[in-house]
Parts: sequence; C-alpha cells; structure tokens
Amino acid sequence: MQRKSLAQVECSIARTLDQLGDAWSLMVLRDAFLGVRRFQDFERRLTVAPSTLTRRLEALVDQGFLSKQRYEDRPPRDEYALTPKGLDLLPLFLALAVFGNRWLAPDGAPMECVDPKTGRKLEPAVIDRRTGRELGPGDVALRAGPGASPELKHALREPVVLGAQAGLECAS
Amino acid sequence: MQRKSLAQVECSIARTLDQLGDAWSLMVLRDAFLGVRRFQDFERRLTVAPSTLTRRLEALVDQGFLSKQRYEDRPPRDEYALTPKGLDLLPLFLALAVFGNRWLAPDGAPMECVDPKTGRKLEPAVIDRRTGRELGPGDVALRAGPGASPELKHALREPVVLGAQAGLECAS
DNA sequence: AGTGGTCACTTGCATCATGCTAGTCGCCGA
DNA sequence: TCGGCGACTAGCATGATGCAAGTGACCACT
Repeated sequence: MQRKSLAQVECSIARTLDQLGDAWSLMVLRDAFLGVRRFQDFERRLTVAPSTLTRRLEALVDQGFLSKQRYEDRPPRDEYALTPKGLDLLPLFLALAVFGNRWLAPDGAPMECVDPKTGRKLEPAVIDRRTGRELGPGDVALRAGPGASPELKHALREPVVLGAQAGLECAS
Repeated sequence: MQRKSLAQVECSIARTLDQLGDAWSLMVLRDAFLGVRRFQDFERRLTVAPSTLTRRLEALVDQGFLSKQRYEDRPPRDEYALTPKGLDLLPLFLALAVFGNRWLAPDGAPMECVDPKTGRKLEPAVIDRRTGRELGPGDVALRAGPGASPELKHALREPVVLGAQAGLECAS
C-alpha cells in the first residue's frame, strides 16, 4: 500500500517528516548542502539508482526544497540548488550530525564542524533564542499554537513536557 | 530490493538516517517524547498497522532508542521508554518542529514550544556552544574528524562550507 | 559522415517494507 | 464459562526501491 500521508496531521514534526521522511530525500539534500548540484554527481556520490534519484529530485523540486535551473542550453543541462526553504534545514542537519558523532561513531567522528573563517571547532547546540539557555529533555513543553484546531486545543489544554520521563518517573 | 544500508557510510548524518530514515521510526519516537509508552497507544495515535508498529518498535529497541520493560507480570504487559540515546534526539525534534512551523503551517503553528516552568514561549535555535553565535548557511564547514579514514581525509583536505551557495553564487 | 563519449534521464523487472484485515494468546472480571 | 482487553502475528496486495539496460541530445575527433 501507499505510504500513509502525514501532511494533514496537525503536527509540524509529522508534516516535515511527510515531506522528508523517506530513504533518500535527506541524503540528497545533505549532498546539496555540500555543494553538489548535478544529477550525475548525486548519483555517483550516493550510489543511488538513477530512477530513484529522478523521483526524489522531482519531489524535492515540487516541494520547494530545490530549484531546477538550466545552466547551459546546448546541450541542455540543469542543476539543482537549495532554495531558502532548503537552506532552512541546516539546523536539522546539524542535529543529525551531532547525534551521529555522539552515538554512531565508535572510532571517532568521521567529520566535525568548524568555523569556515577561523577554522576553530564548533559545537552546535540548541538553545532558546530569548534566554540563551540550552534545551534538554524536560526543558521544553508543547502547547496548542495559534493554528490549532479546537480538538487539538482540547487535547493540549495542559502543555506536554517533552522527554519528561527523564525527571518524573511516574506522573501517577 | 532491500533499502541500501547507509550504516557503513563515513558520515554521521548518513548513519543517523540509516537508523531513523524510514516512514515511521521518527513518528514513534515523537510520540515517545510526548509520553506514550504502550503498544496500543502508539497504534491509536499514529493509526499505523500493528504489524508495522511491531517491526518499528523492535528495531528501535535493538538500536537502543527505546527500552522494553515489563511493568506488570500478570497479565504480561510491556512498555517502551526512551533511553538516554533516544532522549538525545530532542534537538532533532526541535529542529523538525521549528521547520514545520515556519514552512508547513500556513494557518499558524498547530503547536508551539514553551518553558514548562514559566509557560513563556520558546524559540529554539542552533548556536555554537563556545561563542553563542547562531549558525546559519555559510557559518559552518565540515572537515575530517579524528575517526576519518585516509580516503575521507584526502577528500576533505579542504573544509566544505555548508550551504555556501547562499553567499557565493559561483566559485568559478 | 561516422564513431564514440558524456549527461540526464527512462524503462522493465524483481523484491521488500508497508497497508489492511483478521486471527491468536494470556489473562481478568462477571 | 463467556466476553473483553492488550499485544501482538499471519496473510495478502501494492508502491517504492534496486539493478541493468536503453534513449536522446549534444560535442569532439577522425
């Protein structure tokens, strides 16, 4: 059966995963962040089937993560570049990289983040922009937002703390 | 054919996606962050096929994101709780939520992040822990890390700036 | 003119994960 | 003993993906 669509679910996480939660979309975008723009370069670097790559690129262009631009007319050649929407995925990739370096690199991080100007190592972390405090499990709760339906507002009449089991063993 | 394994790719992003880059894993973990622990609650909230849910839960336990614990012997009942590894995915979910709220919620954010103690709204952002500076496209480069193979070290002898097309239209 | 090469795909077929429905097994309460 | 709940398992249909091969536009060389 077709994968169930999450686009209508009233949750920003679900909607984002609906667009990106498949095997290859995020890998394609990762390479796009690294500067890859041409079909064959994606194909070679990812060792992905060209049919799959065609479908993924098309979907990513439709969804507005990439733009397809002709950069040469004769012969016709196109390239795929990140749009502002695509560039806005940077925090997601930093989170993926930090996690992978911490948990999935037993022999040391294969790559690390550095400041492009100074070359100093960077440690990406998520904070609250207003207070500057780092956000860990137990520090963030979700509540209904301005776009919430009446049902969601009711379901979330009490904010839900994310990862609360860390501190509160049992809410009894 | 079977989905291609990314576990051996020398990239922390690829390895993380290898474990989580399928249709349901992240949705299951999202619900786990919201406090869901039981099979039927996952099933009801996600409206996912039970066979799929069984496979996903099993995989997530094997990978160490969730732990399966018997909380009652008669009748035997199990629950799934986030492990430290699972809890460490919080930045990833915050990034997904921020992105979805910005780009996929035309009628306003369905949910928003708040401080559980004060109730004030939070704006998660990614910064460098040392300098506190926010990291956007062009502010981060990747270079080979301590665990990099000789080939990767060679391929990354120059750091690659992430999302560089924002500033440098053409490196020519 | 013809031959070969590159790039960006498309086509066809096999397989695997997922969706759906239905059934199972242990246990409890009436 | 009967029904019900919780947590699954089983069987079948389908769409996404993998792989191999082919196509069409263009250029470079002979």
